[in-house]
Amino acid sequence: MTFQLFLRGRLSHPLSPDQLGLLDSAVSEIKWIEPRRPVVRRGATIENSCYLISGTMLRTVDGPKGERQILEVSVPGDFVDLHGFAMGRLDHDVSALDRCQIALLPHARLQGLVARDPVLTRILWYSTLLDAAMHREWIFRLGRLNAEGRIAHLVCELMERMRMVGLYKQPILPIPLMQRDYAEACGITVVHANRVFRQLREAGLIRFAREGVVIENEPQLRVVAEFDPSYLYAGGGKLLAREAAGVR
Amino acid sequence: MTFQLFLRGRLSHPLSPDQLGLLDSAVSEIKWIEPRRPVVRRGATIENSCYLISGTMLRTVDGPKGERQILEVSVPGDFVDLHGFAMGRLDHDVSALDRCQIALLPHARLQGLVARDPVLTRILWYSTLLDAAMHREWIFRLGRLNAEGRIAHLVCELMERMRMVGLYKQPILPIPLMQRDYAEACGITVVHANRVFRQLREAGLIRFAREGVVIENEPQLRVVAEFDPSYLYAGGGKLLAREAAGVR
DNA sequence: CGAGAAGTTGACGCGGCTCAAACACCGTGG
DNA sequence: CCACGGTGTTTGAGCCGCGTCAACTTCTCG
Repeated sequence: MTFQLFLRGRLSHPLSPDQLGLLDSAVSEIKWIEPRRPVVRRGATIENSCYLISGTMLRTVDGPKGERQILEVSVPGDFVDLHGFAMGRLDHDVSALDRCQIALLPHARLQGLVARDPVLTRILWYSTLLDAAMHREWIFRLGRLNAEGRIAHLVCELMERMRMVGLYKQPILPIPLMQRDYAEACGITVVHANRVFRQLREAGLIRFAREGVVIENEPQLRVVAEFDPSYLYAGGGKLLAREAAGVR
Repeated sequence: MTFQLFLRGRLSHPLSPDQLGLLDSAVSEIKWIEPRRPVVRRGATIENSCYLISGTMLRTVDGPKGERQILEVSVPGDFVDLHGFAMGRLDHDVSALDRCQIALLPHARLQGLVARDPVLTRILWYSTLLDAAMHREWIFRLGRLNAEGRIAHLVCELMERMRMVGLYKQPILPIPLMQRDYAEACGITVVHANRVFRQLREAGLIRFAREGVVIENEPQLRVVAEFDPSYLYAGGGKLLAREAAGVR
C-alpha cells in the first residue's frame, strides 16, 4: 500500500480503496535514494512527480552567492513535487536527507487520472495547498521569531506532522537533520544554531541528537515557538486554535 | 471584462474567450473595498473566493503576541483567496491596502465550473501554485538576505508582477505601501526600514514616495536584491500551456 | 490651523555573525 | 591495534546589523 500515509490526518474522510488504487496505478517505479543525493534540480523540466514513501527529503533554493535556504522538510506521505505536474518545472531543488524510498508518477499518467476523476483532482490540489500553507507559516517564522523561536517552531511542526502519519514515537523525533540543516532552514548560522540548542537543552525543552531531536517538554516548547498547529489543517479544516483561544 | 488581467503573462496561451466567459459567469457580485478594510478573517469559513480587479490587497498573519507579518501583496489580476475554495477556510487575513475593486465567486459556482471544465480547473490550480512559488521566494528573502536586500527584493518582485499586468509605468511603482508595510513584509522594524530606504536613496537605486516607490536604477537594484525572476513563471508552465491550447 | 499619522534621525544595547580553535565521532588504511 | 583525516559539534572573543526608546519634523486633512 504505497499511499497509505498520503494525507493521513488531513482529510475528514480517509481516501477510499478506489482512490488509493487509482494512485497506485499511476506509479511507474519505486526506488531508493541514497542520503544527501539530489533528486530534482531547479529548472529541469520533469516528467515525473515524486511521492515519499519512507525517509526524509529536503526542498532547497540556492542564492547567486551560494547561500542555501531550506524551504521545506518532507516526511513520509508527502507528495514532494506534485506542483511540478501543473507547472512543468521546479523552481527549487529536491534532495534526500537520509535513505529514502520514493514512488515516481509520470505526468502523463497523472494527466489521465486527473481527466478521469475530478474528486481525486481536488484532493491532489488540496495537497499542494497544504504545502503553500506551510510555506506561509515559514514566512511568519522567519519574519517574526528570533533564533530560539524559529528552531522551536520547526521542531514543533515536524513533530506534529510526524505524529499525523504515526511516525513520532515519544520522545524522539526521528528526523536526522544536522545542526547545519536547522540553521539553513531557520536563516541563522550553524554556530548560532548550536548556541540555541544549548539554550533549549539547558531550559529542559529539547536535546539535539544525531538520530533526531529528543523532546523533553512539549508544552513549553510550543510556548517558545508561539506554535499554533491550525495551519497544518489536521482533520481537513476546523476552527483555528488562536481564534478558539479567545482573542478577536 | 473582469478577468482580463487574470494570469496575464503567466500562460503561454492567453485564456480563450470561452474560458473568460466561464469565469465571468461564476461571479456573483462586484464590489468596492475601502482602504485598510479587512476582507476575510483568518479561520472564518468562507463561501466566496475573491478576485482582485483593481487596487492592492495584503495577506497577513498575526502571532499570538500581536506581531503582524505580511505574507503577500496582491495586485490586479490575482485570485486573492482561491485556495480557500479547496481548503474551506483561510489560515490568514486578507485586507485592502488602498481602494480595491473585487469580484466575488461563490464556491458553489466554482464547484460547478470545476466539475464541468478540467482545463480551467488545471488553470485555477496553476494559479494557486504561483502563489506557493512566491511564498518560497519570500522564505528565501527572509532567510538569506539582509534588510537592504529584502526591501530591494520585494520592490523587484512587485515591479515585475505589475509589469506583467501592464500596470508598471516607469519609473513609478504604483503601490502605496507605507514604510510600516515594507517593514512588516520584510521582518524588520519601521525605524530600520526607514534607514534602509535612505541608504537605497543615497545609492541612487530607489526613492520612497507615498504613491509608490520611484525606481531609479533597476539593474543595480536587482543586484542588491539577488533577484532572479524565474520563480514568477513568466510565459507559463510547459504542460499547462499545451492544455490551455486545447490539446488533450 | 490644530491634531494625528507617517516619516526621519540620534543614542544605545543586544542578538546574531565572523573568525578561530578545540573537541567528539566516524571510517579508512597502515 | 593505532594513526589519521574528514566532518560535525562546541565554545570563546569581538564586532556589526538591527531593535529599542525617544525625540522631532513633515505631511494630510478636517
